[in-house]
Amino acid sequence: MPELPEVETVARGLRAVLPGRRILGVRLGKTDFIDDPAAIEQQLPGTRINEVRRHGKFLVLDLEASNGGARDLSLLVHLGMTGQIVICPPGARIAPHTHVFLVLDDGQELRYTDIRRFGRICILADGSREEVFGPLGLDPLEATEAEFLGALHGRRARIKALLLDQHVLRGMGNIYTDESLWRARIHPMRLGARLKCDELRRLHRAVRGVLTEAIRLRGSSISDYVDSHGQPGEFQRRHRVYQREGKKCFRCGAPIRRVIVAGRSSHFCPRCQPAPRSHHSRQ
DNA sequence: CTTACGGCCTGGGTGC
DNA sequence: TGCACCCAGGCCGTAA
Repeated sequence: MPELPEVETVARGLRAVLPGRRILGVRLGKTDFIDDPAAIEQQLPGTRINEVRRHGKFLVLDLEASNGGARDLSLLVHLGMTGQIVICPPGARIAPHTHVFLVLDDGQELRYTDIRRFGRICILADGSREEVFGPLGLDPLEATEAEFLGALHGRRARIKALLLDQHVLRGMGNIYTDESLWRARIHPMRLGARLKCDELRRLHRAVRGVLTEAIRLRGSSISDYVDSHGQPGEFQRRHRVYQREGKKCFRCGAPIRRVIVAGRSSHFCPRCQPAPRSHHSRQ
């Protein structure tokens, strides 16, 4: 599932080949995950890709209109659960569930494949930037310790829910929240407001450490994830709790447990991550 | 306002 | 062999 490290890996791969390329044409398959398919078909051809960025879990291609007058725009791609965006030669075999083809001026194609179509593609003009990006929280890698503490302190929701909430931090998903909480030795059901300062500092360090290492290993390939060249990541080999229910904790040997928190399955070590002793928490 | 929860989208994997 | 069901992430509506 593409979260921050996977999207960052894809962005870096595309950044190596896309800037300067011009989009010649667009072909679309199913379009129910595209905000405005007609706009994609009409506005993309002729534009030049200036920059490739990541914003939270969004991949952002900054485009420059060819005919001076038109305003610049950005193409946003959210990979959802099963989205893949790859560069390939035009003759390459078309993977099932490929729904967007961008023909580039060097003969290559940029293709978007998404089995479940939980992803999203939209065009951002300058005016709508705030509408999409405005509600998003801090980038977990850019946030200072003070900013991180400020975003979580006083919040009464469970820490697992807070880490997953894109309005609080942008880019964390289920894998990296579980891995970060394990590293920080914090139970997923703890309430944000109940965390001590040093626990929050530990969590900040853990989040940064986990994400940085995951980026270094090019993300986690646990279902369909591949990077922009079709290569899997390696961080799934370093998972300490995610999808390790019943296996031994790497730190203490206790069996990893799984519970539902914030509607998401949450993996943790019952010994390293002590349960809060509130009324209805069950370790 | 904040939080919790259920439902919806889709289709591959699992287990009977 | 088939088939019902679970589950994933994000989002939205509703309730407390």
